Amino acid sequence: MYRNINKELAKIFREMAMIYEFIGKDEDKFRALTYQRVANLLEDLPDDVRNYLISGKLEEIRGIGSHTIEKIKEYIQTGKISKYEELKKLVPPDFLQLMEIPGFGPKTLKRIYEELGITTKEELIKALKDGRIASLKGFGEKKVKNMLKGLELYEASQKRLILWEALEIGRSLVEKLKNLKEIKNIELAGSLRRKKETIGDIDILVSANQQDREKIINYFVNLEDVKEILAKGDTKASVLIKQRERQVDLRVINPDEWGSALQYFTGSKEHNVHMRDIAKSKGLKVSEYGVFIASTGEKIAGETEEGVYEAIGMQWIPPELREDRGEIEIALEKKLPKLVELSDIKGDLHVHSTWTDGMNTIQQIIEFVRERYKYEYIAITDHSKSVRVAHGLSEEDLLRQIEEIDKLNKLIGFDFIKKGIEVDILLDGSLDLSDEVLSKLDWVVASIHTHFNRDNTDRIIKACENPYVTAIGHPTGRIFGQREGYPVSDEILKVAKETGTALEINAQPNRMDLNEVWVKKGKEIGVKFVISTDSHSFGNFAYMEIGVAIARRGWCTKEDILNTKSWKEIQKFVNAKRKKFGVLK
DNA sequence: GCCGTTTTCGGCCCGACTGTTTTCAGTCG
Repeated sequence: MYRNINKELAKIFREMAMIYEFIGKDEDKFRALTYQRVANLLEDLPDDVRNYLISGKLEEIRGIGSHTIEKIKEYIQTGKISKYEELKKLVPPDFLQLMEIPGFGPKTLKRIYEELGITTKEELIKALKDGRIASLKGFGEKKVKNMLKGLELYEASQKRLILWEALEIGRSLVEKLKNLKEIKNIELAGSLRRKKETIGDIDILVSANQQDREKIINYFVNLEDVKEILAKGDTKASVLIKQRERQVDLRVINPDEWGSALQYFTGSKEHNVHMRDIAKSKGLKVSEYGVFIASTGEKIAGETEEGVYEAIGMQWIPPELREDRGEIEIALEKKLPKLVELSDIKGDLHVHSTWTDGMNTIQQIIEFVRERYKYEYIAITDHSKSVRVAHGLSEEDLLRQIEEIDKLNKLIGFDFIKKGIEVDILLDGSLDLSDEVLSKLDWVVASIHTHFNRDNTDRIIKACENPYVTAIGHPTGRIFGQREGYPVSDEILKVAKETGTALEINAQPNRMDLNEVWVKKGKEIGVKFVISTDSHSFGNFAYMEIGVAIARRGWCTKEDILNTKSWKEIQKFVNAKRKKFGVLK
């Protein structure tokens, strides 16, 4: 059975970091930080840590040293890390989880543990309510109230928003703030600007003249969306909004600080720490107010983000890459890839019509897309017959659809609509339609819609080996809030590459499948991707932005994405596979 | 615990807000 040892280790290192924070010895402060970094590194590793160990590549990673390697080896050999087993005894198990709650810092928890002898979450809540904690020195009623509030917030925020949902909420707030003419610049910052797949809080950055700040902050906290004000000061405010009980932070800065503030509030934290560290080694100091020469305090950048990076000797880094996954080193060498952009997309190759479960006829789709998008082609890819709930198409149905598309294309004057199918991959890996009918199509997406509980690597590999399959649809099958993906090995990346099969980046907001980790891994071995919306209605075509965000976070350039190319180029890709399998001369 | 064209020892990002304080610690991002 597939086992994610990277994740297991990351969890242990993260817990060890928290235990050290809880213990709170000064000399352990930075040890905790290091463990935290190691946990992040392990989680981001594109391949099994054991392979890194064997190839000797683990010790080359900046931030992983000899002691970490020893611990990882110990875990692989014995299934345990003795240091971790020792540390675990020093803190009540509930307290590790409690440390994630706003207002529950390590210092606070340690005193509650030591002075009141509390060891469980339940007891702690009781002590908050009966006044025992408020009576501790340095604690007070307000602090206790905030801790109880933190508990509530934590429970509500356990469900993170998916990117699309957060973008919609964030953008609507930005629109409302734009009513204020005092606002010079406004932008969504934080993980939303980095386009992470799930979002906790929403951050909004605004620039304005000093004297207008108060007005802007007051306007913000009094928006009808606001349910509760969490904090409010001269330069920032935090509120809880009604939509999905989200926390939204607004920060107001001066126009000449826009670049440094945007850089700072975009994060990630790891990216900023690393960047500032490098700045420091060059005698510079970076804060949200600008880049300064440390010795003189002279400001040398801050108005634009480009200027901030340039002052430290780096290329501007696209927000989607700012996760401290190597982008800083490459930016110093000025060798960042030029990432794919939404405007590079030339067509959508996964679209459903009323022939199965889509909301619109092919005719209507043509009109809508040609009016709203500058696409050169789209592929109609309805379901095949075994997907009964969607009234999937039989061979005969598909032949009739092909005829209709021919007629419609004639009206347009060129082959705008490509003939496609989303054909089901059956349990044994064979396809739901005959090769004969598939051979008549321009584009064949093969997808799994059944048997999610088994390892489906074999089915996908077999589908890749069909000469007519041009892409694998939503390859890992996950749906946010419904199910995790089925187990599947990264062997499919190699097979996709070798067989000349594209892998889909499905841009449906609750799928985002492949995700950025898979995409980055695939890109590194030369897999071609296709970004598709899997549209079932007009509104769905806008999801392309989500798919492009995944590709960008996976470091993809235009070259990695098939549907940035003309149809002629795509046809070459399709024909190359058919030739390879000997079904086309 | 990690790291080093200033260092193998002595550093490790930086500032705002809150509450409980009379000058600051803790927490957060």
